[in-house]
Formats: sequence, structure tokens, C-alpha cells
Amino acid sequence: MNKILANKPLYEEVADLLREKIFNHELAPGAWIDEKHLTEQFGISRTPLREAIKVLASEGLITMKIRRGAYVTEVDIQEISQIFHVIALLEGNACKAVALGASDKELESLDALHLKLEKAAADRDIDRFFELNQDFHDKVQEISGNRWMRKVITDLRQVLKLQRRNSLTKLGRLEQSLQEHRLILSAIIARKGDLAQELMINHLKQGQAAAI
Amino acid sequence: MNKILANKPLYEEVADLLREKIFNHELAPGAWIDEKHLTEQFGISRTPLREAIKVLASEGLITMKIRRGAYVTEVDIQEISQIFHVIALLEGNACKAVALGASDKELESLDALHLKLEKAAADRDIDRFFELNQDFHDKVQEISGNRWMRKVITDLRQVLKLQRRNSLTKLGRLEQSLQEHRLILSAIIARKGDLAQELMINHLKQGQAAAI
DNA sequence: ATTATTAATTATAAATTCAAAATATAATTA
DNA sequence: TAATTATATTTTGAATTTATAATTAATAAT
Repeated sequence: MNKILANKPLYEEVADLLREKIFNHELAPGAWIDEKHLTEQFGISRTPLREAIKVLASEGLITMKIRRGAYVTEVDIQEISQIFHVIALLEGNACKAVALGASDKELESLDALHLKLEKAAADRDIDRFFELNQDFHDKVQEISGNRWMRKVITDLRQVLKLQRRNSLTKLGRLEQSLQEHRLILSAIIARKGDLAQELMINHLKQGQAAAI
Repeated sequence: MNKILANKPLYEEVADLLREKIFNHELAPGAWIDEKHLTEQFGISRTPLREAIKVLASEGLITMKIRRGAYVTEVDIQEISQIFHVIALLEGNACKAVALGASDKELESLDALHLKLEKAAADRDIDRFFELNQDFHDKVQEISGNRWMRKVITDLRQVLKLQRRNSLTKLGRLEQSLQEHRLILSAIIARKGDLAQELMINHLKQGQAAAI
């Protein structure tokens, strides 16, 4: 393992690598975590790997089975729906808070972000769109200012990523998603809290429908 | 460490012990986690202790400082308030879901629990009241049936426990809390979803006020 | 006496080793 | 040939050891 700059403890680096492998399905849901193989692949010992595994387990990404190791968590359709419900509740609320409480400057930064999103959509740059889409949601949460709500949403989104194969690639979904973002943004700018909340919840429900 | 029955991995046992120490302020917020001392006290090696520390860190109970160990997290008043906000949002929603969707049998079990709560209050048994109070909230979440919402609430409540010295002991708060529970329960039984949600949110806001 | 530099100590991070348990394979018997 | 038992291998769980970084203590120089 290349440890030229050790600004992070090794187990965190390893946790990041593991998440990566899980999200790109190199380690698919249900897969057994082969400690030996991974330590060789990463060029590290089992200690930091096992610490990383424990972290991902407490995030819900990995499931421990006593005396038989760790496995990538399998989430069923019902749980996906439960997670979406919680995310919608929280992001909807954050959206409302932004509509009612954000400074003009903050709204400008949100608008600027949306502009980039429009640009990516016009360019048919799916990857960039996907990224900016996520940034927009993040920005709303950042402005709303509740660190803990943000952490919860981040953790839950992670679990969703176990399952979802980028739903935005579904035909037409990108356009639809963009239009929903437009509506959300204008509701926010118009300071219509309840409407913004409603639209965000609806937007996430649409995303859920596309994902399942 | 007594490992007569190893139905749980050691690091989980240790995580439980650590949480205990943190919640009863044997390890107070800001305190340094003395690995050497704890391994001697628990009679274990550092490996399972460090794994447990990583778990609590990802729960937010412990904060890691690179190359200088682990510390019990200090949460400031503003964050407490943010956490309460998220919990109120979620528990309020769960409460509504129960009012609208619970079976009669489930409502009976909730009612039975509340009855015990009344009993504990009449007996001035603070500890029992505290416990049953928590059970009531748990039951609502259990009936609402969203596993992930429940996990989120549990984790956040844990972080709250870092700070709060049992707010129920505040004079009159116990009576007030009981009365709020009565109202919530009757709204649920009357199948008034929005009212139940409203009352639950208010109940938690009261609790927050008492805690701060 | 105060500060700077260096040595010694202590604590953390990570690797290695050891023991127990589970799984797979082989061998023996029915 | 099938089933059961015995043996070997693999893998997990935990302890120990080693290395590195940080802190404290000590010595020397100004």
C-alpha cells in the first residue's frame, strides 16, 4: 500500500476502497468478503482491513455473520422503499428550510449549480449530469445547515447505492429529472416553502419509481 | 474477559461496554479513550477494543484524532437541537403512520404499554417510567414498520444521550410528559394521523426544551 | 533563568502470530 | 457405491509483537 501521505489512518483509506468496490459491484450484494485476497490486493495486513469492515458494517453496507465472515449487504425491494421514504422526509424538510431561510447569496450558488446541470443535460453528458444532480441535493442540505440530517441522508444514500444501477440512464428519466429540478429551484427562489418541500418529495418518489 | 458463551463477537460486547461507560459519564464527553487502561480493565487485548472504537466512531459517539487516539464526542447545544429536529421529523411521521395504518391488535399493545407507564408514574418510579417511556416510543416505531427509520432514530438518540442528564427528573416534567403521551395515544386510537404527528412533534420539542 | 535541542518514554498504527472453528477432502466401512 | 467418520485445510477471531509518531523530560547553550 502506497503510504506516501498518511493524512488519513489506513483503515479509512481501506474503507473508501471497499465502498468503491461495493458500489461498482466488484463486490456485489451477497458476496463474501475474502480477507486474504483483499489484503493481498491492497498490499496491507488484515488488521486495518478488519477495522474498515467493522465501519462499513455499522453503516449497513456489510453484514457480519458470526464465525463465518463478512458479506456485502443484500437489501430487498421493501427496504429500498423504506429508505426512500426516510430520505424524502428529510430532504423535503431541508428543501423547505432552504426556501424559507436561505440568504440571497446562497440561492445564487444553488442557481449557479443548476445552470451547470442544464448545461450537462444539453451536452448529454450523463456522468456529469449524475454528479451535478447529486451536488444539487448536497447543496440544498448544506444550506439547510443541519449537519446531522446531512449525515443521515448520506448514510442512507450509500445503502441505496448498493442496489441501484443509475436510474437516470433510463430513457427520458434524465429530462424528467431536470424538469423536476427546475420546478424545485423556482419554488425555492419564490420562497414557497411548502411547495418546494412537496416538489422535492415528489422528485424523490419519481427517482424511486425509476430505481425499482 | 469472561467468554463462556461467545454468541457475539468480542468487539460487539466491548462496544456495548464502551457505550455503557459513555452514557453513565464514566467516560465523559471530551475524555480520552485510554486503550491500555481499558484493555486491562476488560481483560482483553487491544484488537477487539480498537474494532469497537471504530464502530462507536462511525456512530458518532467517539471522535478519532489522527495519531492521537480516540475521544468521547462533545456535542454542542446547536447540534443537540439539530438532532432533535431530525428525530421529531421522523418520529412524528412514524406516529402518523401508526395512527393511519396500525391494526387494532397493535393499538392494544400500545395501549397496554401506556397503562404500565401510568402505573410507573403513579408509583413515582422514575427509572421504570424512563424505561417505559422509551419503550412507548420504540413501540410506535416498531409498529410503523420502517426498519431504517428506526435505526436512524436509535443512532441519533444515542448521540443525544451523550449530553442529556435525564431531563425527566426535572420537576413536573414527568407529569407533563405523561399527559403528552396520553394525548398522543388517544389521537392514534382515534386514527387522527395529522393530530398524532403534531402531538408527537410537540412532545419531543418539550423534551428538547427540558434537556437544554 | 530561559529557551532550544535531543534523548527517553509513551501511545498509536499496523503487521504478525496463534488458537479455535468451520469447511472441504479423503478414507473406511456398510 | 453410498454414507459416515476421520483428517487436512482454510478462515475467522483475538493476542502479541513491531514500528512509527508524539509527548515529555533532560541537558546544554545563550
